[in-house]
Amino acid sequence: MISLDAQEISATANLSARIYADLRMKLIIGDLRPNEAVSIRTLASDYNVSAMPVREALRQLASEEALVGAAKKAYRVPNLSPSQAANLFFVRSVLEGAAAELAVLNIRKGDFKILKKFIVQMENAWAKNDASSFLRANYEFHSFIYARAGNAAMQAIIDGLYVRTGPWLAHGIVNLVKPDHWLGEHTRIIDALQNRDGQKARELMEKDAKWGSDLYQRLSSS
Amino acid sequence: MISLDAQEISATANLSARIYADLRMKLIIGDLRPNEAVSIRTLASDYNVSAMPVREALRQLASEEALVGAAKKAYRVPNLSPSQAANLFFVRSVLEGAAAELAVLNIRKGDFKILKKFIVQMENAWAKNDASSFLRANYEFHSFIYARAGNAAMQAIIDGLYVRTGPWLAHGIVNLVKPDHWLGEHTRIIDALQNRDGQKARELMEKDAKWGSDLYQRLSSS
DNA sequence: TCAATGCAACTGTGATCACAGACGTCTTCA
DNA sequence: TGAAGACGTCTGTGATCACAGTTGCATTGA
Repeated sequence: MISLDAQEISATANLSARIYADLRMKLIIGDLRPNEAVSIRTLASDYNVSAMPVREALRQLASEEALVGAAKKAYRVPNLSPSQAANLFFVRSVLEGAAAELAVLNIRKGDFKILKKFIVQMENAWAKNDASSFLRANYEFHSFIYARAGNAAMQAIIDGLYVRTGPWLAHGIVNLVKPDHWLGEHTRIIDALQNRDGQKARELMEKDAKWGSDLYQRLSSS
Repeated sequence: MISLDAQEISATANLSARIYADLRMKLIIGDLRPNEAVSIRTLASDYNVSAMPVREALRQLASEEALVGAAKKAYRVPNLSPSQAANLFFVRSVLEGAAAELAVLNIRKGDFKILKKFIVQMENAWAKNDASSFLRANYEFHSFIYARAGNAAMQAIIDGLYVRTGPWLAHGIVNLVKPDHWLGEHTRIIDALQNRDGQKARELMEKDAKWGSDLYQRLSSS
């Protein structure tokens, strides 16, 4: 049985919303893998609720293409084609680039310590081959920055992209030898933010968002 | 009773999906107005189905913030605050700008006649004060272009933005004297696409996406 | 031994019911 | 005449059941 009263899940009165949020995070950090089946009744049993809230959560995820569902067949985590993955990373680079440029205007002095903490977490997770923790720290690093853009709509949209690329990234990381440049542009992004250099922050963020695409290149050529 | 077997709605086996698509278009063209209540049982009766498919459609729309729902209260069309509207139009300008730049690479010779047809439709609708038709033609013009970017993920995300700005635009248009520049940058965008000038297409599209923001300026200052 | 067939256990989907909280109106009392 | 309280109606939400189509395994036949 999966408990839903974790602190991180907002205490909405709604069962559906909590299951939805929980599954979303599982997708972001790669706890659900491409092509994995998720069934309404199984999840309902895991969460110890009826099928009702689960089916609504799954339908929502399917509508934002975080899951795929065919008629009378189990929902599945999508198996992204090369072009689909490239498309997602392209949108991410466009939006995260714009967000980083805006974030320069709102970033606060104490934020940099937090951002550096996420980098340390990524480093530790990478050393332990812990893909989930690595992806979570990576997400939190990026998420923290584009939250500082002060545009809630943009923030939600980028979140949706992480949900969709998460399983695919996790698959790539575990099936791959360590890339030498796992840090991406993260440290340089912090520098640009500290220097309030919006143009530079944008460029670096656009480049970093393509890190996932690089991963794919190595995957498909190996 | 509202019929769902219109040609435009894809013949998915799913009732929920068809109701979802129908409501989405109603939002895009402003058939549902800000703050309007939409109730599960009322819609179920209108569509002549049970509450089940409707509640799933409404929940989906709420999850993408095309509707808002409080506990035990009817779902409502959101009444956007000035900053929320500005945020949406900003994201639209970023994404549609990038899409227009890509569209230059894929646009076909016969496309321009279609695009000009949409402009004529906008002109006619404007002359008849038909806000729904105006918004539909405007949506189809833009939609046609960003579909040509060849990025399905980006296309779906921009679609979602039109769903959210639709009711607000309709409200602005009907409560406003005609702006003199209703055409926006549409004709110039066609020129840029024809000249395969990606940079220009991007600039014009970014500017045009802010047309809605202009509308708001006039609204709030009147 | 292998392939074809059938059955059993799964899948999502729609309908229906029970429930609790919100809202508005109408009545009643001061 | 006014305000306060109660009741009926409407809201979304969760649970449960029936149904039909899919899948995969086991059995049976050649």
